[in-house]
Amino acid sequence: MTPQRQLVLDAVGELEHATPEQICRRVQRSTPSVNITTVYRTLDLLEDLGVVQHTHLGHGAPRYSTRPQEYLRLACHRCEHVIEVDAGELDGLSTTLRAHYGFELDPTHVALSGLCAACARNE
Amino acid sequence: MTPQRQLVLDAVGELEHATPEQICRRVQRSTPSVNITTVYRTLDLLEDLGVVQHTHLGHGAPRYSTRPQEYLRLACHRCEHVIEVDAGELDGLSTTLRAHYGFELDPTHVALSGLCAACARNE
DNA sequence: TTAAGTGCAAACGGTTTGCATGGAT
DNA sequence: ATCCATGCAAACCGTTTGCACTTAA
Repeated sequence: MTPQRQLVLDAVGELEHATPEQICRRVQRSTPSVNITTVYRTLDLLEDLGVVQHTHLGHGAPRYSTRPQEYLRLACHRCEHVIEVDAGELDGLSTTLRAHYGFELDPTHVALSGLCAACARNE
Repeated sequence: MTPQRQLVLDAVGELEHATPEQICRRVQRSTPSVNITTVYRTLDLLEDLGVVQHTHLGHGAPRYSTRPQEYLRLACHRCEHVIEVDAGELDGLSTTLRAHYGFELDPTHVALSGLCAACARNE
């Protein structure tokens, strides 16, 4: 664990759901010399170690967070709003997909896309 | 409908699940002068018209296809393999998310992520 | 004669690479 | 003496923008 790696890990935990760019800016507040390349490399490393994870919200950069929380993300593709819900909502689907296709669903890696309540009303 | 637009639409239908780059190369086989900028602009237009749609498979460029088929995509994040299954698999989840969060799920816009049967076995 | 569609080049956001330096073991 | 982590610059992929040119209403 180098100082840079600790700083990146701390930033991921403090920000939650931040992009690599945001994480880098946070780290640079205390240590401006840290390069974004190191942030990318460290995020990959921490993810291999299983202490952080990333989620894709459709477009744009992935979001990194510390592992323990297992949320399902619902991303509105109109207003970009993200709702986090209990990953247990997917239990039924998980079981079905495993039974029918042998597919092991990872609820955290990709957000589900759709319209949030507010945007759905204005359709 | 300009000639370029017809060519792009044809290419989307012939290729199915192709990236903008692949669509562009296909169009250029018959009409090399067509620029990739035009492909992007045309894909946006055709999507607004509802005749094509795109799906995000986690990483990389989005995939475009002609609209009628309403498939749910299951993307393996280990081997990149994509399984297409009946979007009806999501009916239960759709209902739950609408009831609990007012969220209108769009099953086609983002692929679900996980491990395919083969990769799950080798975990 | 105006508006819309196109091609081209340049910029863009996000990410990865090559390479030389620097510290730890 | 070696190895790995870092910083920096440059390349990269996918996409968007500005602008001048053409074409069709």
